[in-house]
Amino acid sequence: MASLDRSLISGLSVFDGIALADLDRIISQARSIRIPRDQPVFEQEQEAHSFFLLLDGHVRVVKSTPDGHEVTVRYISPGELMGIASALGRTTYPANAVAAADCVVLAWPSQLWPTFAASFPSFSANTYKVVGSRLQDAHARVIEMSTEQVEQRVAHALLKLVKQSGKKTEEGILIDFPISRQDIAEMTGTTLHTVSRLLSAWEDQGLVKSGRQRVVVVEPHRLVVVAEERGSKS
Amino acid sequence: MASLDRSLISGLSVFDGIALADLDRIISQARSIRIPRDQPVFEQEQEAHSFFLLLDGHVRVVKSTPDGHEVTVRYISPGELMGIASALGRTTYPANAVAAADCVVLAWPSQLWPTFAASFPSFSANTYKVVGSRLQDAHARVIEMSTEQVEQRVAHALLKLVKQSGKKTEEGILIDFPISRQDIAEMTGTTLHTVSRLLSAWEDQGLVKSGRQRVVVVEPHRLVVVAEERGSKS
DNA sequence: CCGGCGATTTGCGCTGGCGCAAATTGCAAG
DNA sequence: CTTGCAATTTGCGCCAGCGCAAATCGCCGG
Repeated sequence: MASLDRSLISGLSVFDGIALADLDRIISQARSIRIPRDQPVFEQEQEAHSFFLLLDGHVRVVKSTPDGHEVTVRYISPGELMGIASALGRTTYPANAVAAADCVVLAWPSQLWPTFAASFPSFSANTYKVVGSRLQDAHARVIEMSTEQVEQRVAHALLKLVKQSGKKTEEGILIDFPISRQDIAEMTGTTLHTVSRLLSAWEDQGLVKSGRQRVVVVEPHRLVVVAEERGSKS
Repeated sequence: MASLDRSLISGLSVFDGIALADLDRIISQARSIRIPRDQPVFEQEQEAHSFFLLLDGHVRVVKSTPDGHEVTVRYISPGELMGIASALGRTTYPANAVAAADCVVLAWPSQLWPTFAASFPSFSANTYKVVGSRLQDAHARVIEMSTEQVEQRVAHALLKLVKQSGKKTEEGILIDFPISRQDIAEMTGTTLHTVSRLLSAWEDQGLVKSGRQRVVVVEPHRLVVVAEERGSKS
């Protein structure tokens, strides 16, 4: 792990409050790995030998059910941890992680975690903060699935992606990695058909522009309106 | 916290691997609180002043959405931790917790957490294991909501409750606290009407017996079949 | 023993969104 | 440029499950 631009890394929120010397010691024990698009980073049920920090690219975390369904748990953006099973006392990964685009990751052997946690309390605290927010996300997701219609869920999903990985272009905000209707369907618990219909409708209204594995949100504001529509029941 | 039967407490999985002396030090810093049925243990958005261990009773953890929906996140059984926001770096509780039956809880001030974590590594590890399994649960829940029909979700919910809080009776296995159709609906993302219809149907088939705020699972095996039915798609 | 109220049941009609299937399109390799 | 394949679009029919509403039922306080 010699030649990594440390200035890039030290700004990450995972390393908040960590002395530079400590940061060096942490980073020096990581391996840097390139993972080409569509290759796995780690796999469900596999022994959790490492935990990771995504430096570049995007990773899709997916759970497969025994009966063949796939549910996308989340997308990981640069700067985020993943595969931190070891911090939660698990010995296997709970999901599949595949590169949604070419990626660069740092990988630490899992057995380093206890040492890290003891030696670098801030690192541990930051990690658990991440866990906490993922738990929040998961619950938020359950709530969405329980209370919202498909249209709103898809709108929310797009907005989330935009926030996470949006890149300004002249057309609007582009989701910065290849994403198919099927992928969006797996995020929102619907079918690619329904997603396609929604995107077509939104495209007609000028809310988005989309093509093969590509979505540009033209009018985030109006999409927010769609996402919040149909409050009812109050 | 003088007079608590420590033998009861020391067996809890949260305290696995903790020396008795340490256990004493931990417990001696807790307050024991009685909470009557339907009273809150802690509330969403409120400052997370304490974290808790449920000793007796049952607690329902519920999230309220701004638009008035309520989604039940989980039920807590005796021996489980709750309100551990502080371990995840949160300063407020993420949900409401209300006593589903009269309860006894131990409460520790949140500011004790960092000390505990540092002084009793096993306690910390056990806690994070709990967090890990809750994250699992939440994801499992998302997957259920994405891939299963209402009937299967309700069946799963009942089985979960049975596993958590089932009590053998001559009729079958009773869910050991008052639970309404509405409550089950909030656990499964459906309406009390649909839950009522399902329970009625199952009652006709002899799978369950149910009454006002009361459910007895007569034939868990056959309920499991219902829960797994309709695999399809493979 | 008698209201009164919250919980539950049940009927009925409607519809969001899925399943199926066929047509079309855009990308990429040769 | 051509061919092949994967991604996408779109039409059509159907049904699980919700919304609404009315009727019952069972428990608790007085």
